[in-house]
Amino acid sequence: MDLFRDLNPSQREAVTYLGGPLLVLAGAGSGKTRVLAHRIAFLVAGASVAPYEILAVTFTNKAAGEMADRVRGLVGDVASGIWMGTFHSICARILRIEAKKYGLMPNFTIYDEHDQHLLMKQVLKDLGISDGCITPASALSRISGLKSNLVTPDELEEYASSPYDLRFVEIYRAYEKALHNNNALDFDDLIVIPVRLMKRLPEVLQRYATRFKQILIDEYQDTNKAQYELVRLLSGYHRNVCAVGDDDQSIYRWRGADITNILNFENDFPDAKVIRLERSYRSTKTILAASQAVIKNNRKRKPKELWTENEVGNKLLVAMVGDEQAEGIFISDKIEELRESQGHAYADFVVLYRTNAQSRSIEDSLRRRAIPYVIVGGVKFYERKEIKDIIAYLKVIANPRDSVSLLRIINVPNRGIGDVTIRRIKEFASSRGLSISDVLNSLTDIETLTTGQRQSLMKFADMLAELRQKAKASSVPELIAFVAERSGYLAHLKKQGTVEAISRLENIEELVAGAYEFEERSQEPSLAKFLEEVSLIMDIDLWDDRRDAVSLMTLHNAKGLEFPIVFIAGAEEGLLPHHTSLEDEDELEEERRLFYVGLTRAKKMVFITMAVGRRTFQGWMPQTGSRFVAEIPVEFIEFEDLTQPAGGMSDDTWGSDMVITKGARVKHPDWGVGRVIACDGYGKHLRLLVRFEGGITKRLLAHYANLEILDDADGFY
DNA sequence: TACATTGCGATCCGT
DNA sequence: TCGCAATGTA
Repeated sequence: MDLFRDLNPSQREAVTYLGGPLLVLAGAGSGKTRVLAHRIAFLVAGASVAPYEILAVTFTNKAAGEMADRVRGLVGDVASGIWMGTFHSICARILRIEAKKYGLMPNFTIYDEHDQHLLMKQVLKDLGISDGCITPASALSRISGLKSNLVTPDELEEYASSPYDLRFVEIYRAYEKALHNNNALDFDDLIVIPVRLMKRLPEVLQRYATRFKQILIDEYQDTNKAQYELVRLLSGYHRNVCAVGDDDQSIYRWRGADITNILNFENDFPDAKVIRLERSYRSTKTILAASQAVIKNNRKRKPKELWTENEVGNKLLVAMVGDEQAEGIFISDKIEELRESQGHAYADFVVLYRTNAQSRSIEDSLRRRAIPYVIVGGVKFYERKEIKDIIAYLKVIANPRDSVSLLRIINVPNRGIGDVTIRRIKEFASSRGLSISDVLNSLTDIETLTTGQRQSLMKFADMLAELRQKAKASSVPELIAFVAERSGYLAHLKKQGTVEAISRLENIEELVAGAYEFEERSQEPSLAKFLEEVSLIMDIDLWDDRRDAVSLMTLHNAKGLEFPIVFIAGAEEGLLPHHTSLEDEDELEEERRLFYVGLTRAKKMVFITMAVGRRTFQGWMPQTGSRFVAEIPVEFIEFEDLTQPAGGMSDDTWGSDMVITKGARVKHPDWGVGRVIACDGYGKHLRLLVRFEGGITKRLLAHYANLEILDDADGFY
């Protein structure tokens, strides 16, 4: 078997070790994905482990798909039997099987953040809390923190030390009860409930713990307490757990990830074997050295020495720019320049940033240059109003007790069921301890309703019954199309006829198309499974990496990826590190890890931009360079100050209304004759990208560079 | 009860 | 800048 040919000795050891708990400390670019894929292949083909006895946890759904492909490539089609996916998708799978033991129907709904918010608002309202001290968001954030640490309301009550805490216990309890009444779960529950079930019911624990002879977990540094506990429980019987991770790349502390899970692995599993992968195959020597110099400033880390046999490569270019627009222009210039001079494809580039809001100015300049790009995150498909509406119909069809979704669509499109009507049925339902759905089936009992209100509700209830009937006999895509039609949603949009409405119609069509694709791909194309997939989908899962386009994403989304050329935008104090992290040493270290993750995505080149100021929603903010950039030794950096004019001529030599267009031929005293590849800005800010005949490409501020225009059909000045 | 308007508040990262 | 919540109007 050729399984080991391409592996170095440490990798090979990690792939073949069968002596119990194994921790693989895998530095950036050290080939951990390959190790995981080969290990799975080895277990199946070389260690007689059946595919269904393997559990492989990946960080994204996309990574699970790619892992399956790689395994398939190594040992053929056995991957489909392996339980492979994110913690959330694997737990959802377990819960579908075990839901009843927890008092849940298997058709439970998964509430996303928005649904949670609506539910919590109702909870706070019911408890009579409206003082503004506790907002739905703050309550949910605290509850999420508690859940990821497996703290129940009862446990919290034991330790509650203030009246405030006690009141919070009530909120937590009421929220849990509300979820239960809706036969719904939040994201944290997906992990927490299986853990509780396994702790409470030995037969459940035994079923899974004996089944999974081999457990593999990727990105172990970003597991939280609940996930850790799940791993501990599941691996308790066979004790074969292989955790792969890098403490330097732990970037989800804010979401409850506990870096001590990896730092203490050897305490938790005293007989654990530890293998270090310290040879990097990804980055140049320069990039690797620069990133190591930065991360060494973190105190809470396992010491490690990464090395590489790769070439030395270019220095990192740090560019100081005037503002976010100049930053975008610099990035687009560089991309065109490198494409032109080195034949790079668009797909070789990624632009990374700390916050999604930063993408706008970069997108603007890419669009102006007609540079193709794909953006990860931002306005999400499944969060668009029309998609959420249709999905809400589906959720109500699948789970009648889901009142959050039901209330979302009860009057969308308008069908004469207004606030007053809704309030009356809510009151009736809560006074009798019924769900809204129950009440819809006994409308004649509600005496407070007017005849008109009752009629509207009856029509709605009839429609729901019809949709449920249809659901029994149709595939998911057929059902979606039927829902959109029968609910009046399509007619409602068509009537509007606006550009926006048309785009919404197109999105609904795309949803149907997506459902057809789901149907072909899925082994179990049920409505419940579809809703589960839609609920657990991640931005990065939707990333289309086959298009020749520049990628734009947050540093968080870049985890696990690599690109020949990486831009890190907005390397400024307050942005990276983010201002919310400046007070706390641990959070600052996490920001440093984030910067480290950004640097180590690069194979060939890194460009870092810092703006001297930015326009935010508050107005103009002067910015200073990131401390993390200052931590890179100067010998690895080339610095370029683009806030200063290129020098040459005084203001009045050239008019400020000069225009030069793409394709123009120009002459420069130093570099000779060249052609304009791209231009941006206007007047004094007109910037040119000029490729000179000597092969040099330069970025110039046209107004200041001593240029002579030789030939420009459209240009004038 | 439905729809338009205004105004405000929030914004880090995301299952 | 945007989305949502409260307010106003038909």
